[in-house]
Amino acid sequence: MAYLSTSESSCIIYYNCLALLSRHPGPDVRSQLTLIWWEEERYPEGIKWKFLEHKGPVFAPPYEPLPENVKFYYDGKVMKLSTKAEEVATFFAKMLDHEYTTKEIFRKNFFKDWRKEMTSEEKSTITNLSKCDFTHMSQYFKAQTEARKQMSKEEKQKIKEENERLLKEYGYCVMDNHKERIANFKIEPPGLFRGRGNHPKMGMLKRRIMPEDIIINCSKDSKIPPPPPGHKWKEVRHDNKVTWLVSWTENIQGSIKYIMLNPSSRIKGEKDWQKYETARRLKKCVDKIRNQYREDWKSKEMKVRQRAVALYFIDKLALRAGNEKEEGETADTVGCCSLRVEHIKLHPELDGQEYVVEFDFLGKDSIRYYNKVPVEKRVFKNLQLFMENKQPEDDLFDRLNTSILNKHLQDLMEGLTAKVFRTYNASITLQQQLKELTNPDDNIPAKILSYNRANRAVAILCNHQRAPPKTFEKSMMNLQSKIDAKKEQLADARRELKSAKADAKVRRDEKSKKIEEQLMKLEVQATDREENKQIALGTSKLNYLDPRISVAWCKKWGIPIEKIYNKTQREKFAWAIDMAEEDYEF
DNA sequence: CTCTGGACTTAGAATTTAATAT
DNA sequence: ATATTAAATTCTAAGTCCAGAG
Repeated sequence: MAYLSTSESSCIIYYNCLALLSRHPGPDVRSQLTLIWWEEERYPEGIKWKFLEHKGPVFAPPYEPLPENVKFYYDGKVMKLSTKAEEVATFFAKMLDHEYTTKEIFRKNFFKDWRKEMTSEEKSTITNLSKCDFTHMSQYFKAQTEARKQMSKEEKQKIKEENERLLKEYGYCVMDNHKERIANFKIEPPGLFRGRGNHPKMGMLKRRIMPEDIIINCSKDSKIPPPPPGHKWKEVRHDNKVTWLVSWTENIQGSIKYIMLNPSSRIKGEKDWQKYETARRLKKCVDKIRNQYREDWKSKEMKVRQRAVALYFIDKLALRAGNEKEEGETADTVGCCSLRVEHIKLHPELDGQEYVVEFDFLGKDSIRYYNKVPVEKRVFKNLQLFMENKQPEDDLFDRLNTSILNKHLQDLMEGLTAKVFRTYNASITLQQQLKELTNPDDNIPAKILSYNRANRAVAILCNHQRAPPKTFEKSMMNLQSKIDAKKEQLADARRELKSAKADAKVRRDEKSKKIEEQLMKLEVQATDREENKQIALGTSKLNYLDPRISVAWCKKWGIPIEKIYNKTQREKFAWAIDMAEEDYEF
């Protein structure tokens, strides 16, 4: 096992204390600590747990056929569908309002898979999707949704209690000495596959998962979850080199899906903390690595030059590694190593800047990356070289892939991979921005605005975008009218203050101060919201920013941690909230 | 070296719940 | 009390990275 730094050790102590306290809530903590330390320390490489017990997954509720009065029409005539065909039809009917159902690929894939579920009579009748009328079914589901909203308090309460019962029974497991929350204990229900972007498989039928598809993973000496009556598990295994509890193979891509633990769990928390420790190790050697790749821009070897330019992009622009993808299986998206010639434009001069590279490509989730970046002359010249005699659809880095790149990175630092640069650059940016933007004299709302701006700088770096909320314009207008009303109120209060008698002045003054503060708060809120229109802060907050930076910042400026992290986030980052002091440096 | 399967993290949209306005 | 809006939570797709076989 690798040498542990002080902070690494304290993290382990932290988790052991948790285990200890949950087992023996008593005063004799110290004497047992050593014991547990040893118990957990001696896990050999790759062993994730010694004991794992859970109740298995919760399956999707069975299909409930439509009431008789809900009709499906084919070519203008009522048609009663078989249960299987009807179920698949309802999937389409439920999506009728969505743009998806107008897309040619979606319709083609859906129709092909739907026909597989039909009886031979249905198959011979239903030959054209355009002649299918799902509107009545769609209306029925809308009415159902509406009815659900209108349910009485008691009915809603009943549903809530049922969900709580399910969570209590299936939502937790025991891993070693901890009772842990499971992340996704419910099996994904059947439905129509919706890929992101221009996905060739959109509309395909995602089949219902049965117990016979399920692999259970738990320890031998645990109570093995029984399959539902009349069913069998595909397999029960006892593999303590993995962290998952349940797995099955999904039918769209043929990939494996898992049930794993919640981010609040020890096993996820430790991994998360390790990730940030790796990024901090990069901090110590990043200068050396940067000098190295700059040298490599001059290399005689094409492969080395490409590697060095790609690494420069990954470092400077926080691009993803960019694995190769199987053509036709997924949407056409790229990362750094898979960039094609058509994704960049070279401008020797643009808007008064020299050597500008214009990036335009679809990245993960088909989110567009568009950026005009001035680069160093050597990089520019190299790119020209890489593009020589190539077609637009050719790979920019034809001598490079993620495996070559990561192998190189591994040589530069143990545990270094392309994604570590994203984590490192995100976290260091937050830390720098917080230092730069926090004004000690600001009140709490203004300081939080600064925090959000620092967070936003990271989200922009990582290209975390969102579709502007549908009601964005309206909500901005509402906020503006609130501000106007508050301004009026303030003007009134000030007038009253002026005309007030001496004995009432103090009270009036306090009143206008209070209104002033409320106004300021609203204005800050408006600024924050406007700046956040197309930016998604959540992803960086949850996955890229070392939470200890935020915890330290809160401690330093007396900001309650609840203002930065909600309940779920506080659970996920419990380790950091307990560990980090105000002087923590990433 | 390439190819594939497997395990895990990261991602934005959709849905649900809570807070606030009416 | 009800309707509207915002925040929190859920959902599951889409990446990264690694190991092992050939």
